[in-house]
Amino acid sequence: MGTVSKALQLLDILSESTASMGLTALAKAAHFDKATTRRLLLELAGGGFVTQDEITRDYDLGPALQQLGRVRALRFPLAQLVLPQVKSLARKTQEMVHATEYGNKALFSIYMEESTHANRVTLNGGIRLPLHATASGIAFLAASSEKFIDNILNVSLPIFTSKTVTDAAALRRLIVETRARGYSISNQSYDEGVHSVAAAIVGAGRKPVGTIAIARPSIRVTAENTREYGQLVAAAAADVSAVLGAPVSHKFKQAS
Amino acid sequence: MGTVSKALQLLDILSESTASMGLTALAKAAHFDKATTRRLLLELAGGGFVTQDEITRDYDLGPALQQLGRVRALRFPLAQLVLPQVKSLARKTQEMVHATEYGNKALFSIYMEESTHANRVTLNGGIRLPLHATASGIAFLAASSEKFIDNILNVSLPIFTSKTVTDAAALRRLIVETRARGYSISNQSYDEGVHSVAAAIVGAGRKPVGTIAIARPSIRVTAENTREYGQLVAAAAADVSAVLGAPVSHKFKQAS
DNA sequence: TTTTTTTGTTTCATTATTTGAACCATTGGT
DNA sequence: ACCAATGGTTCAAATAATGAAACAAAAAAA
Repeated sequence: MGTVSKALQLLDILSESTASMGLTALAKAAHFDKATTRRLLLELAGGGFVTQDEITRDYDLGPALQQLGRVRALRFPLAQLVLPQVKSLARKTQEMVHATEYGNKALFSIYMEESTHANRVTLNGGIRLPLHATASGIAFLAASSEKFIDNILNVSLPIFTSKTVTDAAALRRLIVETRARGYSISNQSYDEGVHSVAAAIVGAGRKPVGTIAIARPSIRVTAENTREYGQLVAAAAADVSAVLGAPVSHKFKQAS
Repeated sequence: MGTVSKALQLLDILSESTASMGLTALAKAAHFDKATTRRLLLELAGGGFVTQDEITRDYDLGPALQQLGRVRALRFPLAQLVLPQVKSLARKTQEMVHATEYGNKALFSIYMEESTHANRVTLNGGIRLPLHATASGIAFLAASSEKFIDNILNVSLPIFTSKTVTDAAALRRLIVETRARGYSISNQSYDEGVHSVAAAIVGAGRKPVGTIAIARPSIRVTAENTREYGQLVAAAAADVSAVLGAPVSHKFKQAS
């Protein structure tokens, strides 16, 4: 593993932590030597990628990340592209709709519209959605290459609820079903009591870049609305994909 | 220069470029060997910090930056803290008001409220405001340590307009004036025809973290409104600073 | 207070990684 | 068909990264 990757891993650890971390904790989490960790952190701090609290000496993510993130958002405004689609879906379904973008072996929420129901599903900001345990993840995998799928499934996958599927063969079956159906279905595989449907957004060259998903409490799930919402989310994702220059697929295409 | 810093520099170059860049261009800009540049880019790409277009082979900023940026925004929500202050200033002055955060030797715009006038000043997103040539920059320097100021002024500073001040001694005078006054004034030093006043936001330990600024076309500038807006912007910055835990300064403190 | 433990920081000989000149492959232009 | 430019690859030499150990300082425990 190269030095740069090690430094990036430290950023990763900080981002998944709930608060700033001390040197020892970071070194332990990354399995690096204290001295190594410190040198990497100093270099990261030099570029503003981490900051160190002068009193507690703890490290945290730095402002440079926000700045570069903003520039990237301007260059690839996926959040802006999905915004009208997500809003439209939320209005039609009255359920929580959210969009994710892929990066760093997980999906990241880029925009969410809340449900109007009192009993609703919400998504905490800043968390990484695992590919194997969410409707978005399965939809994303279904649009990915076999090689990519292998890489994801060939590691031990974490369990989140009693319904989380971690068996590679079973997950592959879900992927095949998703491809045939045009959208993915997740039944409480990540959060207890949450049911979701999702579809992948693909860019030019059919490469998947993210997803759109609709999530609702299990209590409001019926076979009919699952199908209806699934087709809606697939059409919305296809629309965004078309804007990104993806070859048009005719499944669930909206009349225009 | 360590390897990590080199990789970060590549991100910097990409962020300041107007579009994605090829390997040779990137290597030339960074003054690295092609092979070195490529290896660094591969490592960055492995973490999702850069992406490579499969057809053009060009590199660009990756989604990981946005993800980490979002996490950082949740942990240190400066943009959210300044939002009400900026909105309030914009309503009172009817001029363009914007807030910046420091990072990576420059200020970065984190929030902007436009003027209501037809003849107005706007700020392009994603650009870095130089410390020596903007009201925000001078205000930030005025709140910084002498050592920090030395580091910034002891390099050759770029010229933006005929009024840009680049002489270190003259800049130091501006800084001293700003400290006495409580806010900085910039007269077309960055953009032709744009006049600004700004004040620094400081955190715990009086360390400056960003600025708030009011900018307007020179045509609407009077000695009176410069003073009025300057005091307003200083009070707003002091308010945000207080929320961040800064020791309260009594200059231009709002009655509460 | 004194002792102990924990944490951040520094050092330096060893080790492994980075480096870059040269080379190859492919593409686009003339 | 040729040339120029670009992305990508190789490998011995040069360099930078590593980590065990020691130190300093602060916190926690006695």
